[in-house]
Amino acid sequence: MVAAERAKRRPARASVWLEDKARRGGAARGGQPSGLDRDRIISAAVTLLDAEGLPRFSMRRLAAELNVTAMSVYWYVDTKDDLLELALDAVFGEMRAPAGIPGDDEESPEDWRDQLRELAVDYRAVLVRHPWVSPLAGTFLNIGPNYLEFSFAVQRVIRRTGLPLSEQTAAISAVFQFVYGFGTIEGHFIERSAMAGVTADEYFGEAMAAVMQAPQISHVLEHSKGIMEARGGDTVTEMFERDFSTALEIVISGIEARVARVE
Amino acid sequence: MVAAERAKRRPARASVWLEDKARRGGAARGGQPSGLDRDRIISAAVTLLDAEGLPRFSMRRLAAELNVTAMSVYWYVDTKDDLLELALDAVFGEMRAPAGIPGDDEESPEDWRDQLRELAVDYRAVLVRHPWVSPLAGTFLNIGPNYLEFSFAVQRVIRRTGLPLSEQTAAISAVFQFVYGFGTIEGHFIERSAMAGVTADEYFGEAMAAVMQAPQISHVLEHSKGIMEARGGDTVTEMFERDFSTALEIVISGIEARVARVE
DNA sequence: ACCTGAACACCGTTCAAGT
DNA sequence: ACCTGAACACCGTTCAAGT
Repeated sequence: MVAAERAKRRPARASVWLEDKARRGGAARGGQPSGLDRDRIISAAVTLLDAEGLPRFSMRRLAAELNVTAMSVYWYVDTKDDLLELALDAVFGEMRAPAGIPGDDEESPEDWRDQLRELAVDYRAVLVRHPWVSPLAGTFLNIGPNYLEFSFAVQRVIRRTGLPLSEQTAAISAVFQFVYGFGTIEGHFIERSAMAGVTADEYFGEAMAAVMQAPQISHVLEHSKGIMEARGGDTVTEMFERDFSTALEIVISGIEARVARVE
Repeated sequence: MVAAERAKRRPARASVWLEDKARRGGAARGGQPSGLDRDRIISAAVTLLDAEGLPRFSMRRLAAELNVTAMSVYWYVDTKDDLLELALDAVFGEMRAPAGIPGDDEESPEDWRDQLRELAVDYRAVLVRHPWVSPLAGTFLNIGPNYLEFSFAVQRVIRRTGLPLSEQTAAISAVFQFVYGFGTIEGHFIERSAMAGVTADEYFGEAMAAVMQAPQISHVLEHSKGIMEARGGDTVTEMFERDFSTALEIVISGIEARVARVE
């Protein structure tokens, strides 16, 4: 949907992963020397998105990076949205081996809590490393192979909690929608700092000063200051780290309490 | 940042709420009959965003809706991003009176759990009613008056949980990042259904069929089907409702468990 | 004080044409 | 089979000019 505005007349296939023509290009086999193929395009897209951010990303800039005309890219992908969807699933592949996380069929020595922490930490890392992931993940259908593998791993772990089936989707939401939200603001914050050419700590200081300076709010500010100072951690990074892990433990405790209630 | 790509040369003020020129226009006082003012522009923007979605929203289309040339709007707002930020805070004003939620200074007869549910439900409602809110809320600094009022209400309620100060920001994250993530996908799902000209249930059926049809995943699918069917609720709306409230109770239980551990 | 028209530097995408 | 150039219908924003 990100760029769908100009593609009004297109049949609007819901995802690249459905009915894709998939000219995946077997790496520079024939005539011209451009050496383009789908994988090269996708990884150049990821690089450009990381470097410039989603709003600055355009097919023309990407093509320039590949030393090719903008329209060459269209031989490999149907639309900009398709390409973004491919890039999205590509970075989901950076999460380390969710397939390695076993379900309750196998006997697993590992605690489901640790498995859940591992998945949450990985998902957060992707969101923070690639701030453009959040708006895309919120927009597309997310049925690429890497994301599916991840979400099946999540399902397997949640099954081991002992929650009744009817509450498992809710538990998945409680954990991973939280991670999504947290990673979104964290990644965006880091991106903003970088683009302002300033450290996260400096940017935080400026933002706080900015909020303080805003009118109409001084009367509700005393407690906010207290809450901020008590937050713990000397740097913004440490703050994020502590908040994330404490919040994650809160949600895990909530699942445990829910299980205990049912048993 | 949404439209910032073309405004590279601008000083890049971090938010409308800082150093805004604020020509708020006292409602059609002088010469020309266009009757434009900031409030009219903002509410037209909200209407257009609701009707067409964020990607289709443009200054030129908005101006057309107002029977005015695109550039007239620029007399009232500096940039498209500023206008979006104003529209964003405007819809946060739809949450009913978070200012009415007391802190622990006043003795309040109401349980903090109910207050938290109320705030979460309101926030979710905004995200679902206005699917364009999520990407903007994830992008801007969120220091408009309505959002600040909301987040101060959140702080007051969390203070009443009995959590130590050092864990209160984490608890806020656990609740409201979850709500943000949940409202994001829910709102987007409803938007997609509407734009496909189909009910949410029909769209859900199609999406499920689509995922099933995807290759490489049939081997992990049996449990997913089980989890989906056990989810409860006959319609998609009921499913969302149940998942949301169950997940919210999980997080609240987690906060309670955390409080008990400390006491 | 408010509004407009023309212009600039961009977009995504189509299409006919090249090799 | 792959790539290009020109063109279409858009963007956000600036600037000089109108009333």
